[in-house]
Formats: sequence, C-alpha cells, structure tokens
Amino acid sequence: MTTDARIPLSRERVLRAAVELADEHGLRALTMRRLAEELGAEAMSLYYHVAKKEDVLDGIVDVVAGEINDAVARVEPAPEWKPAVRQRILTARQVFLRHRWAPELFETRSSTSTAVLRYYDALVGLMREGGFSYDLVHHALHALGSRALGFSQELFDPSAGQSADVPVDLAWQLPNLVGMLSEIAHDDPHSTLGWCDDQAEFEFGLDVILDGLDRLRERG
Amino acid sequence: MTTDARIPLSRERVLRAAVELADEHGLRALTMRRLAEELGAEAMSLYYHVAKKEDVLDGIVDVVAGEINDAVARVEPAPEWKPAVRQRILTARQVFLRHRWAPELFETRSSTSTAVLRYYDALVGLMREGGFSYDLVHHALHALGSRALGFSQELFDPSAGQSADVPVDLAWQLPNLVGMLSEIAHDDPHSTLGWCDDQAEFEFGLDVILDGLDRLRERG
DNA sequence: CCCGCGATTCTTACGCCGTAAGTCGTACTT
DNA sequence: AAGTACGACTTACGGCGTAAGAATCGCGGG
Repeated sequence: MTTDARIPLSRERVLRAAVELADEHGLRALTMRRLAEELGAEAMSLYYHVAKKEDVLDGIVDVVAGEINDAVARVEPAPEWKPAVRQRILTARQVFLRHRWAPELFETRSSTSTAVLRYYDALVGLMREGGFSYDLVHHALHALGSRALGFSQELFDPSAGQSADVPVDLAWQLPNLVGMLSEIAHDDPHSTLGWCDDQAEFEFGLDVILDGLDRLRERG
Repeated sequence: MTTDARIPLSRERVLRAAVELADEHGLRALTMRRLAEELGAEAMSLYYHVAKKEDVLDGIVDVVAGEINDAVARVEPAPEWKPAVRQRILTARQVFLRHRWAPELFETRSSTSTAVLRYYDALVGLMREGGFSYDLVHHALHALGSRALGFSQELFDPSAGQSADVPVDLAWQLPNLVGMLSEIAHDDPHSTLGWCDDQAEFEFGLDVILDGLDRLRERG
C-alpha cells in the first residue's frame, strides 16, 4: 500500500510502518491487520518477522528510544552537569513531540528496551561526572520519573475544566480551581503540545527538580 | 455470581463490581462479558445502566477519586502548607496502593472526573492559604504531575535491569547503570509497591518538588 | 532445464471483544 | 383484566489477535 510490494517484509520494515501508522492515526489504529495492509501484505505474514503484537509495541518503543539516542548524540556536551542533563532531556522531548502516542506506550511496557537503558546509562554518567553519588543518582531518577526521558503525562487539562464544560453548580463547589483558571486563562499563549503541557510548564517542573537535586548534591 | 441475582443491577453496582474485578484480576480482565458474569447477568444488560465501556472506565476512575476524597477528608489538617499538602498526597497514595490498575487508567482518561476536580480544588486551596499565587499554584500542579494525586509511573524497573536478564555484552555497554545498580542492590529492603517505586522513593521525589516550590513561594 | 527444498507469504478458522437491534417477562397502573 | 414501561435477555455483526496448515517463491544442484 504505502510502499512497493516487491520489497520483502522484515522486522525493521514492520516496525517502521508501525511507527508511521501510530504517528498518523494513533495507537488505537495500530492493529495487525491495518499494519499489514499498510505494508501490502496479510496480517499473518507479519508473524514471521514478529512474535506477537506485544513484540511490535516493544519494538516501536525501541525505535523511538533509538531516535532519542541519535538526537542526544548530536548535541555538544555542556561543561556543568545541570545544563548538560537539562539539554539532554529537552532534546529527548523533541522526539516525543514527533510521536505523541509514545508516552502512553513507554509507561505501559513492562520490559525495558535496551535503547532506553543506553539512554539512562548516559544520563547516569553525566550526573556521576557532576559529582553525584550512585545513591543520589538513583533517587534522582525516581524523582524525575518520566521527565528523565522528556515527557510528563498531564492528568487533567485545566483549560478543558473551564466554565464551558463544567456545570455551573459544580463550579460553585470548586472556588479555588475556578479562581486559578480564570486568572491563568488570559496569559496563556498557544502551547507546544496541545494542552497546558507546553514547553514552559515542562521546563518549569524540570528546573524545580534539577535545582533541588543540585542542592542535595552540594550537601554531599 | 459474586452476589445474589435478586439485587437489581444499577450503575453503582456495576461500577463497584468493575473496581472489584480490576482489583482482583487487573484491567485486562475487565470486559463487559466478564463484568456481567460477575454480576450474574448478561453483558448487554449492563448497557441499560451504562452508556458504553468507556463510561465504565470513567466511572471507576470517579469511584477511586471518591475514595481518595473520603480518605483525605479524614486526616486532620496541618498548620503549614507543606506538611498539609504532603500529608494529603501521601493519603491519596494509599488509595492507589489498593487499586494498582488505577494509575494507568487515570493517565489515559481524557475527560476529568468531578471527584478529581474536587480533589484538585482542595489542593489549590491549601496552597493558596499557604501563600501561593494562583500562577505559582498552576505551575506547581504541572510540576507535581501525577504525584499530586499520589502516584508516579515508573518507566523502568532498575531491579529488573540487573545482571540476570540483561545479556552480558549489553551490560558492558552500560557501565554507569551497572555500577549504580550494584551499589544500590544491597541496601534495598522490600518496597511498598512491588518495584523500586517504594514509599521512600515517592516521598523523596515529592519532597524535592515541595521544597523547591516552597523556595519559589518565599521569593514571591 | 527442472526439481526439490527451505524461506516466506497467504488462507482459513477460532474464540474473544464491544455493542446494535429486537424480544420477552414482570410489576404496576387504571 | 389489560395496558404499559422498565429491566433483563437473545441473537448477531464486524473487528481483534493469532493458531494451524497450505501455497508460493527463489535458488542451488542433478
């Protein structure tokens, strides 16, 4: 369909098509049949190159993590740990902006892709060089959570919680939220991601954590 | 099945059974047919009380958020904002420990449950009383992310990445990770949750953020 | 040239899933 | 006693992941 049927299938081709399909139509649209169709093949043919659908999902996580590693490899290293880590994470984030379906997938995979491990390894190295103990690095990774990889799931969309779709009687029970949102509303430009999860908010949260970690590092 | 078939179905009974089913067998096991079976009914009978499966998922998120609100309502308020917020979040966390499937669901729902809104409203109120501007509260909620509700998804399980399941040749490429994990391994007691996401790590990350926010608040 | 054989792809089929459409029993109203 | 409306049930459809086996392709040796 998308490409010539002459080209034989291969694990790599399947995974690339899967990423493309998810990019264009979302994770829900990524079914074995649809994926096969996109490759000009039948669903069962994919199973020669891929164990099961879970394998495809693990695979595209690895593909995205590979893109991240490629991207961070191209940035020149900063001298201090904090800008270095910050830069690295923001660069990784760019990849997630190209693959909006990826965060959900990264968070639900149980096995960890080797590309992700390589990413974390380099991050640990950066912090070690910056004077962190292994123990503090470990805590830091937990504190950063998904932010270490460049994304943060937003649990609720404040801009969607505005007066429009919340019934008035409920809004009366939410004085603080309503107050906050009415004050926020008018200075909010369009964001990088759709919601309120824009670049500025991500960087704010990231800096709060990095600054906190830096203080803990100084105290030794 | 679980309860007497005499009791008529109702939205509430359906949702309660759904929570119970997810608690016992995971989200994957929560299908309309299985849920009906658990209630001693047929799958299609549920649709009189519930619009569609998505409605069930939204519903059980609301049920869990309700449990959270009940739980936090029972804690006596602390005088200062930081222990108050901290206590509130750790109390909410207890509820997620009873419903391990809930984080995944909370993060993938698009519409926000009213119970969740009420939870956030109270949290905003606490921080406002503590001297936060609306603007800083807004940033704070983004910085906390899912931690505001009491959970944090772990992207990779460091303890699973130990020598056992990572091939040796790969391990050689991950010197920093291997170093960190070998040092961490022996002082790690059993955790509250299964993985490394134990109570201590959650509290560490939470305190890093709360301390950072406090400093920003002081600076006005 | 053709033949066999392994590598790759396709066909068919099964058991799940969510749910649309229509039927049936029962209890209350009049 | 008949009508009615609510609540549960039956049947059926299309889509999913994938098990099992048949068909096809490409290529090296007789």
